[in-house]
Amino acid sequence: MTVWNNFTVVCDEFDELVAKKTLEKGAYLYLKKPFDENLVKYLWQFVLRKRIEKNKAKEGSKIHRDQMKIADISDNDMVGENEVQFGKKKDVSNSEVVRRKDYTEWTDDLHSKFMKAVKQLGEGRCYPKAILYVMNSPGLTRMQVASHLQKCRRNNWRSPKERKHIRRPSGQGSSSVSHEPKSSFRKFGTMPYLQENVPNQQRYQDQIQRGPEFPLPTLNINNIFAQEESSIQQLYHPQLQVQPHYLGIGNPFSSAQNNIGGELKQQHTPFFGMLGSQDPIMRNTHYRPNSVLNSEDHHSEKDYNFALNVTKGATYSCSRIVSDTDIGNTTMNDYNLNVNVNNVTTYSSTTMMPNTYVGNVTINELRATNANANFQQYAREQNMSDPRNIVDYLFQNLGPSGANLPNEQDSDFDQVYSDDQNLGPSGANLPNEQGSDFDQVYFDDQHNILCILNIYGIHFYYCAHIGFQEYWDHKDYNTMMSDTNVGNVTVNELGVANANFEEYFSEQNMSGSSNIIAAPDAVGSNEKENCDMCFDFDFDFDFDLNDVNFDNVDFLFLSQELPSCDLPNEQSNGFDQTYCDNQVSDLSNFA
DNA sequence: CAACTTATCT
DNA sequence: CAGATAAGTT
Repeated sequence: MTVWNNFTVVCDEFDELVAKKTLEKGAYLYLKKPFDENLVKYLWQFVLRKRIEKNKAKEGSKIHRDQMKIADISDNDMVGENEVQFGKKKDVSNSEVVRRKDYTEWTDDLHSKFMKAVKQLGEGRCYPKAILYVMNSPGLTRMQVASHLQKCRRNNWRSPKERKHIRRPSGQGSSSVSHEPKSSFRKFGTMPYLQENVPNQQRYQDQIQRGPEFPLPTLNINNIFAQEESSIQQLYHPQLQVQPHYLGIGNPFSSAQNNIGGELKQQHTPFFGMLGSQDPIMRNTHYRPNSVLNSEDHHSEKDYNFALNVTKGATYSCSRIVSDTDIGNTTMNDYNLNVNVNNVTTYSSTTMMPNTYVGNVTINELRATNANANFQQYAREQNMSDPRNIVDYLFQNLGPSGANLPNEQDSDFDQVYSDDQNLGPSGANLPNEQGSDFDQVYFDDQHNILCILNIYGIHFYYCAHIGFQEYWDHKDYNTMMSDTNVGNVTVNELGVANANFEEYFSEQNMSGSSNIIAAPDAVGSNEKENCDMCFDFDFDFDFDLNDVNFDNVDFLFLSQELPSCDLPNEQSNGFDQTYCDNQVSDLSNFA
């Protein structure tokens, strides 16, 4: 069974077919734009609920479970009915929903990510936490990684594909196999079995010959490992030690150019055919650093800027409207930070809101936020090195007020945490899973909040900085809310964040930033399949959603002119009205 | 004692 | 059996 992560689909129009498809794919929500602050609040609860649920599950079936009241969502007035389209109440039993267990399937993708991380870390440094960190897979826990690591070290994990194709060798004294000789010493940090895509049988043979556990069965293993172990322990400082490996290898930007030249283009083709316009890619000259950057004193940041532009390029390339020149200007402006509301307004005269407009707006915002944030110092903190924190930080200015999330006081990141406090719905009080400063909760939270934030930010930025009304006055409503704009905003946001926080990005851990940005065509792309967010313009719904890998995609924006129709929204995935109610109920428990 | 590894459970 | 969880170790 495929376990989808949660994601939300946002569309210009409601379309039953699309909704159904996406929901079947595991989407929790299908939203029709525009969505407003209330929706954001709702989405936030979404995250909250997940966390609470997690905590509850952790506490065992203990309390609360049967106390869960089903609250009517309207009582909490968290969600505008118009924005969130839930199905009719299906008679899904409450418990069924609540009980839905977190079961992480190690898909090929996830596993290869795992292996990638492992290789990156290298022998002797493969610790669950580090792997988790490098993997940067939202939702994944250390324990899960550890468990998987164990399996892989023993070489007794089979990919789903393998499982399917390879029948179990029945008979053959295999009855109680899978017993590795129990070594008397522990394998600290050792790499898992490396071979990949090896048919089971061969592997099995291999295993016999070489011994299941250790690559060097005949050597004086004890010595080797003893030695290694001690040195490892000395070396192991989870964040710091690992750092050098992140940069470069995991740098999402390092391969950006290739992407554009090859992969992305390829992917675009079908869409563009549909559009019936010349292939925008051809015109994306802004990939060239020179045409993008004003090449001033940006020295080392160039790489990042370039990468960002590539990302943008990919984004823009789906737009029929935006000209390269505009993009170039945008980029330059991004960089020069000369953008202001006036500037923006000028651009807004275009009928179709040019990306530039949006981008600039966003940039300003980020600027502002950044200035506020004292990010330089902030970024230096190793734990803040996660790109998601950038956005997370921004959230402080946008979030609904009155929330009271627990702070890990006295941590180095009080500021950040404090800011987080403002995010939740009023009265919310989130327990920390581990009671530690940095644990899985923290990690997960970052992810979740990021997503919410981006959603939030996308629309709220307008309000916050240039004023929603002002924006409104200049823009056609629909246009403004178009995915194109949204997408660009986000891309730019991140771009700016990227550009501004060069130091930040010099942290190797920033390599996960690619996860944040997803080109419109990212859906299904190998490179970006694990993005947190996907933006897709002119999404071709004939495109087989089955080909889309939604793992780790939390928010998927799809845009296409579709005839609107009534919301049917009977979900087959069990997350409908009941789900919603539960959530609210959860919240009230924490009020 | 948090994080690791290993063992056991479901 | 894959993955979660408990138990043992450092």
